[in-house]
Amino acid sequence: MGRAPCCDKANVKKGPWSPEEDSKLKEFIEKYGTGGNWISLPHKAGLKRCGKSCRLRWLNYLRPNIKHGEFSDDEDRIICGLFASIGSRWSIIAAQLPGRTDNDIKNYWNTKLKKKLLGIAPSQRKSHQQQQQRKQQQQQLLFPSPSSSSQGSRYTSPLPPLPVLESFPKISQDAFTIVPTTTSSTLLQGPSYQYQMKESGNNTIMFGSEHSCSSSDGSSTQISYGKMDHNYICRGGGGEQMGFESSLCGGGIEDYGPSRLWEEAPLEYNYEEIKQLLRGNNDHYFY
DNA sequence: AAGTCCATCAACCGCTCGAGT
DNA sequence: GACTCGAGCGGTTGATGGACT
Repeated sequence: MGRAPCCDKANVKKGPWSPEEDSKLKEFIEKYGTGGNWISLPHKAGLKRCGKSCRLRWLNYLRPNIKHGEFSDDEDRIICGLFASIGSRWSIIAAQLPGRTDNDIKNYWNTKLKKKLLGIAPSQRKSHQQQQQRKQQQQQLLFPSPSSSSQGSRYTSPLPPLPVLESFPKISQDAFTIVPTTTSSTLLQGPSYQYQMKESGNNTIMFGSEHSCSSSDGSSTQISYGKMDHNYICRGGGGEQMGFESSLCGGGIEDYGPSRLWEEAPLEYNYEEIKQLLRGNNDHYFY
């Protein structure tokens, strides 16, 4: 049994939004809010649009404080760091970049940042032959085939799988509170964060790039999460309680120091790591 | 000047998840 | 527990404009 469509597609306008539609939607939401129901909103606002379309338009374009334009190096760094750690969880990444939307970041990653990391300059016009070569090159870099890697490719040894990522896709954005932290090195070495993972009940588990993790009740599992030599460590054991595989948590592991990826690493080093990830088997890591 | 190719980004589509019944 | 429905997410598509031939 297929599911019912969310709206009557025959009577719904598609394609680019007109300024009139924009102002209608904006005025309505500013006046009445979304009412927690996007499906009925277009009808109430007098728009011939699907509720999903309205939601997307509002979130990605009309919402106040949306930032458009170039991404800064700091933003690049955050995107790279988070991508390396949690993969293409664009909404989580967007939550760390005020004013940026997940769609924006996703587009930016796919069109520019990924190429930047691979050393392919964006917007360079080349001859047809060069373009073909470039296409092949990009394909090789991203998805090296066994045959090509056996021909002396540098990309023969993808990084080992990151076990914690097995569980990450099941964690929704709402499960996190991500708290920027200030350390003596923050200004010099980029932002640092703690992830607070909400559990049912009052138990809050904190994990993130700061490795002195604690829980709200002082007794629950403490997990230090960071990308350091591709190990994920926790203290005190009990990882099973929060649904992580027990193998992730050896317990009683010493503090390894700040995450190389998010705190110590200069931008170029981050890129190197991401490049490695890109060259490896992406599917294995991120999906 | 016209045609073609390509990069970019807004928008769409299909899926999953969670809440409500 | 099974089902329905809406919200949200991530991958993909398509329109557009600029660069190049």
